[in-house]
Amino acid sequence: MRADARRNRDHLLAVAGDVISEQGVDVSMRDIARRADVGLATLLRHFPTREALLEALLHTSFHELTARAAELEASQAVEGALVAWVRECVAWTTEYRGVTVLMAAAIEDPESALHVSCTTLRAAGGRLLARAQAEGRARDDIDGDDLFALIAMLAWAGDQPALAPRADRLFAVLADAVLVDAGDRGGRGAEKPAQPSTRPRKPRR
Amino acid sequence: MRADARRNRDHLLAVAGDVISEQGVDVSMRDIARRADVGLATLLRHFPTREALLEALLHTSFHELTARAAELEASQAVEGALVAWVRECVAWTTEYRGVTVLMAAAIEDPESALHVSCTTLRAAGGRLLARAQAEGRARDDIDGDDLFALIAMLAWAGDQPALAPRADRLFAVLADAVLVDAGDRGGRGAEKPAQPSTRPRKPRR
DNA sequence: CGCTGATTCGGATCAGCGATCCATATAACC
DNA sequence: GGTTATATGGATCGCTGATCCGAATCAGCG
Repeated sequence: MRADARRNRDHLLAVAGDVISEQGVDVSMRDIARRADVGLATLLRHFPTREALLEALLHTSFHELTARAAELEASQAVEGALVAWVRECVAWTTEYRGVTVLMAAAIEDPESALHVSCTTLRAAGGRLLARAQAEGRARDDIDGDDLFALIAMLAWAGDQPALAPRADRLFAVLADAVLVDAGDRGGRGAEKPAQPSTRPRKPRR
Repeated sequence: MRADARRNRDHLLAVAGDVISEQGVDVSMRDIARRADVGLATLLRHFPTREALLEALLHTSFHELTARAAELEASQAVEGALVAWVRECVAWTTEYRGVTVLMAAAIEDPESALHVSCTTLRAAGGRLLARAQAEGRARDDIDGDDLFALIAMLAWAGDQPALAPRADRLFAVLADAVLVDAGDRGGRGAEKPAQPSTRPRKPRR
């Protein structure tokens, strides 16, 4: 890559980071280009789609989140690690208003520039969830995809001005739904039951 | 209103209903006008905003849903009524792809044409929830606003192609989170406990 | 250093969006 | 049938992202 192109690319990323974190990911590409004193065509050549721009902008954040999952896995109780990681994921999305919709669209679209980052993130969460399930701390009838969906739902709610004030409570409600109380059902088999699967709660429908 | 105007208005509503249910609420206003063989300005005069068009199109559905809440309240167990009504709300939104975002924006925006419909719906849900809480069947630390948010989150997930396949399971997870097991904690006080409030689950945080 | 060829840039343009203007057409009333 | 208030829709505006292509810039070689 030519030196001036590299310079433009880096500059564009820096400016895009500023503009997007203050205006949200739906900001017009023209605005970003203007703020970077660059033609719209230049921005679009470096990053042909909004997803491509976000991927370049956020992929270190994505890596940090997946690394954080491994870190929590090593240092925390299974339940605490899962809850803490989900909380960090949700908190992270609030820095980039609107990114949730793009991620939800990218997770099943191999063409999207955000696809691999999203699937990696989902896998990291799936590992934390599986570990909690193995110890009977999380309900067994959900998987990493469901966890990703729950995170996306919380993140989306945090993006909606009318719903955001309740984000903490919604988080608590969903956490209660996913986690299995350690001392549930009195003390009967306080240790991990032989058959922790198919959580015997109300078998709704 | 002049007769030709009334005719155009009705025709526009009929066409908009078709187009929106097959293309989603984000369809271009021009497309709707074209399908109705009408100028764009005519459509926009009858319905100055997309919200206004949707309000006219959906307000009978809104009334049906609030009426349905009263109906279920009279005919069902508190818990079943709440769950059934939420399920109907979520199912209804799937008929109009994308309507959830507009509703989430309208619930706290008195200027929106959808505002009163949304708040009415929220109130209906709040009544069902309060009744379930009074009998100790739903957790006490949420209110109608939270319920509306949970419905919106489920509806939004149903709108996302990648998340929609898991909508049923997500619904079950959230239902478990909101409802209090009738026979929870073995048989200790199978009848409604004297103090059903502040669900004594893990006091997270 | 200066030339040449490949690369990059960005103004111009296009199709699409919702919003608005206003000359024209039409319904309703006398 | 004439008059007037109302409704219509083509034209236009500013905005969006996508694309084209002449001009500017860089890099490497003589």
